[in-house]
Amino acid sequence: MSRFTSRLLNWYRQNGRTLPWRGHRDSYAVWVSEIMLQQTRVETVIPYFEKWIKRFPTVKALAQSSEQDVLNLWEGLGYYSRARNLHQAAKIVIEQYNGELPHDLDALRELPGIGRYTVGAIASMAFGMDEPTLDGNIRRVLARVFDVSEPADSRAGEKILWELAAKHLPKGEAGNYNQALMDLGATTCLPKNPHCLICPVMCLCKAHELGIQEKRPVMKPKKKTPHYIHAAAVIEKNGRVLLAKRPSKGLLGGMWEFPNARVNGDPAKELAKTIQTATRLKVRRKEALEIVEHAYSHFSVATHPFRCELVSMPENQNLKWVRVGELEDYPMGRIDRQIARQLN
DNA sequence: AACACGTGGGA
DNA sequence: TTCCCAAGTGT
Repeated sequence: MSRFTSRLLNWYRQNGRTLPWRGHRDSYAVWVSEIMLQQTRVETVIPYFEKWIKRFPTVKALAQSSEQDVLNLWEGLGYYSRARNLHQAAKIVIEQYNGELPHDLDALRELPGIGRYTVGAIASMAFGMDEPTLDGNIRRVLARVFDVSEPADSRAGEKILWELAAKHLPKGEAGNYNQALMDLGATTCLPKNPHCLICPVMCLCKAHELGIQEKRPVMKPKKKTPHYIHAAAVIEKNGRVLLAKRPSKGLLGGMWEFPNARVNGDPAKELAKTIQTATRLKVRRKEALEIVEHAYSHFSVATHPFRCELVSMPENQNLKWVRVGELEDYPMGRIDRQIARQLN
């Protein structure tokens, strides 16, 4: 075992985090946690994980649930294709693998939502296999300790990093090794202001020696997400409001929302016309609500809800009248949920 | 290879 | 306010 690995594992025994999915015998729990943790903070995931395991305790329970129920539990977590993929994969595991996640790496990789990282995580943590993995934390730790100057998100950089991860992997302890790397990255080897003075591998770290910690890993410049303003209509009739279901693919796939459309100029001026065009409803503006603007930091939308009077009924199958008190049953993105809550 | 895909928190 | 990030995957 390399000095690097030895120090890392020793640190992990004392400093590893206690998390709800660790120590679970069940590979399903590991699987669920890994999917939820993709691009998502641990603190955000914990309550969702607890709820999820209570509501869907087994692969079978998940497979037999409706997509509506699944998306409802995922609401607020973001990246909703993860929920749809997890649901779909559960059905495959029931039908093709007798309800047990396959130990075969290729079979695992073919399940929707399970990529190279998740295969390594599940194989090592749930099955005790000697498999490396590479996530944002591990990438950062390795790029610093071994001074990888190649862009970490390039083909060449990834190859180098996967090889480093594999090279230092201790036989029989891959699960602890992978989790140790992730914990070190999450608690000590931080993207900004890393805590080098308390790092167990400081004395081995090339980036620290050169004083270039924050210059590793090298990343390709990323494009920023555009910001659009949408107008949303709260259309009431007989104590119900009109909801629209988004297409199952793409942004907020499968989620419900208030009929809305993008606006360009002055929202107040374009509202009725825009909504009318978007929903093919004949609507008449009746009473303006307080204008609310929600700005996302990544994908961005702003909404301007208003009440309006329905003139004619559309035949769109994705539209549904829902009692205000039952809006909670319909999975929505955060903006629409915020509007829904304002309706009381 | 480059992009789309959510959200909440911190600087 | 604006920007960047945080346990990736699918196309």
